Amino acid sequence: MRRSHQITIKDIAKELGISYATVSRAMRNTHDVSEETRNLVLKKAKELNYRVNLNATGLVTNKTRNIGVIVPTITNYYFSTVFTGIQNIAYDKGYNVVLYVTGESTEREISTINSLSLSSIDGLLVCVTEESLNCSHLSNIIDAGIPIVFFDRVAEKINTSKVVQNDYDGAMTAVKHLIEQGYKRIAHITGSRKLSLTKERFQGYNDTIKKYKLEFREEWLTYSEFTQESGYRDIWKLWDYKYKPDAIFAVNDRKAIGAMVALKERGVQIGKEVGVVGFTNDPMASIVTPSLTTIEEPAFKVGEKACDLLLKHILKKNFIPERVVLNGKLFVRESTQRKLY
Amino acid sequence: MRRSHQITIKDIAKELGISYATVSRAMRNTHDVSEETRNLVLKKAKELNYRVNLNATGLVTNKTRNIGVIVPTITNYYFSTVFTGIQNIAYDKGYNVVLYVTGESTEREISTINSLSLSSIDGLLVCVTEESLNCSHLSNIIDAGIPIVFFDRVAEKINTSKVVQNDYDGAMTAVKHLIEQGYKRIAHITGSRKLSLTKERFQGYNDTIKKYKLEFREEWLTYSEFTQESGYRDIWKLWDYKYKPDAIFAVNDRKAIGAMVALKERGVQIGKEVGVVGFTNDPMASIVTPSLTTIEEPAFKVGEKACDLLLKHILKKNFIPERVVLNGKLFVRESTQRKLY
DNA sequence: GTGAAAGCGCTAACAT
DNA sequence: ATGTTAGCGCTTTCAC
Repeated sequence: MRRSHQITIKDIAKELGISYATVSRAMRNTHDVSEETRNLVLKKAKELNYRVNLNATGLVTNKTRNIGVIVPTITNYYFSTVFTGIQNIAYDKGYNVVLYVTGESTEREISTINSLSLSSIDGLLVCVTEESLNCSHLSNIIDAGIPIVFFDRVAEKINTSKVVQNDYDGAMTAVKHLIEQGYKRIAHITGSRKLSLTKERFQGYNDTIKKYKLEFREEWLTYSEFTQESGYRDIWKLWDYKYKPDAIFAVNDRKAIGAMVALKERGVQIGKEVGVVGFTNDPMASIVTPSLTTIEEPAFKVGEKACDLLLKHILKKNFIPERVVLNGKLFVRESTQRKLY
Repeated sequence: MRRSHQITIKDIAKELGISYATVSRAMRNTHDVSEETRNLVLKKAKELNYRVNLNATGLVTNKTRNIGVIVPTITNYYFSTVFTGIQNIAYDKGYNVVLYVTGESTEREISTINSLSLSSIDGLLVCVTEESLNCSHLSNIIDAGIPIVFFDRVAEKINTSKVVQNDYDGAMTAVKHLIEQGYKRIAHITGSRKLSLTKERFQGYNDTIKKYKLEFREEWLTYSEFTQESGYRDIWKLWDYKYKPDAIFAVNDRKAIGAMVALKERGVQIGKEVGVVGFTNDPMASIVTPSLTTIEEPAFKVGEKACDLLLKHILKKNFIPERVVLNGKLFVRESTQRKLY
């Protein structure tokens, strides 16, 4: 039941009449091998279409060239772009990327991580579903010697590198923009309150509201999922209240778009009556009508930077954890224009 | 430079005072081991937090539990959804999924595949960038005993399982719908002419046009990339001609949306003056204004089915290749309504 | 039902 | 600069 014979370094050694240790050395470009033999080996390897057996190398070196990535979902602009950034760096450095999608389920995140074969990855990139108090499934991994780097939704309690957006500043910029446009009763629809990302964005929102001495009502703050549907539902809920807001700051573009759909259904004129601003700069933001004002997140860069850091942790046992904070940028569009042209 | 000691079956064996071969057998639920020892082993394994070393098993069995997935891009609804379907099945069956994104570059596709360590995957799921005449990089893999299953954009020359949409029927349905709505001069903007997918959709388009004896002009058929930007550019090109179409059938929603953006810029009323129909049913289709009529592709199912088939190829050496064709469905929206409400 | 031992393909320490 | 050899953690004969 074996595969059609796999070419090994022994085959190369035999054909060349040298020891297979020398072949191994030549393949890995170790310096204590003569230029001549090296070329001979490389040529023969190509000729025989030799491919290294990573299980064998992995077994002896305890290094695979795999990294794992765990995300709540991949079917949106942000995560798929982050992944592309990760894969890009990994490809350059000769690493393979194993992707796990947990479907926003903490349970599945835990079971995925617990059943992870640690022998098959050198490190892990994770965006947690929810920051749980008990993150032993994550710290176990680190204890076992597999470095983790968090991005976007991070587990603050764990001391390792993290890559995040500048959530606080982004939120401030967004809300300040709304205020400058003349909106005064600003609601915030956001995601799970357990994440530092949502806390930071709320803080930026709240501080700005306070700074400008605007009204704040408890019911104008709604926590739900990160999806378009919940953005939609949030608005219907909000519009049941007596005191309606005149602007919405959404935690991301998906929710903002859901909100816009609901607003349209209720006959509210977006921009003119109610301003909407999102977060991400999903391509959808420029597609919707009216187009959506938003804070851009450098998704690709997040992925690249996170992968970069992980590789450093992998290569240098005691690499000192870094926290990288990437700045966003305001994109002003129609959804925050009082007068539509 | 070793990892903090990894728990092996030898540790379990020692603690239990039995041979490690027995532990191995117990772990894998082989029948020639007593119920009693088995439970003992399992309990101890859990206690010690044992995790199997896949490199070791892989080395001896020549099976990893990894499958590779190669896609041109992941940052859009279709591919990310297909992937989610793949990952779903893989997760259920205990397989890990290694994802490679080639960025629509044939060169990178080839180099990715050529540098693939065959020892680290049991099979491969691929959506080709372009169907090249020389697909030796792909057939090499199969020759080496690694099964491949194609999805969406397939290499027809290679005899293995394939999962595709019903492109011909979908195109016919789309064009027929346009005709029924009263559009008469239907253009087709599509992707690379090298793919069977585009050929089929063109064929469906062409046959329907002929069947209804509608005008066909060579310049109404444009080939470019699968992106929104090229859809946009296609329209500007088309509108330079004297004889303008009154409807657009786009090969996918991204191009259709690009087309809509261009049409709007040119002051053309979508629906009323020019009908637009896409292909995919990307969530964007229901977000744009006017909303986009489209043929839904069962992306999630494509992923599930493809993974399913691959697993069958992996498990059964001589599994007879299947060609699975999944039907789409027409979603009528505003972009093909003559009278906007 | 269980143990002993060979060996998967490779790296690394030790020889030469 | 190259050869010899032990061993990584596991599965799988072959004994008993």
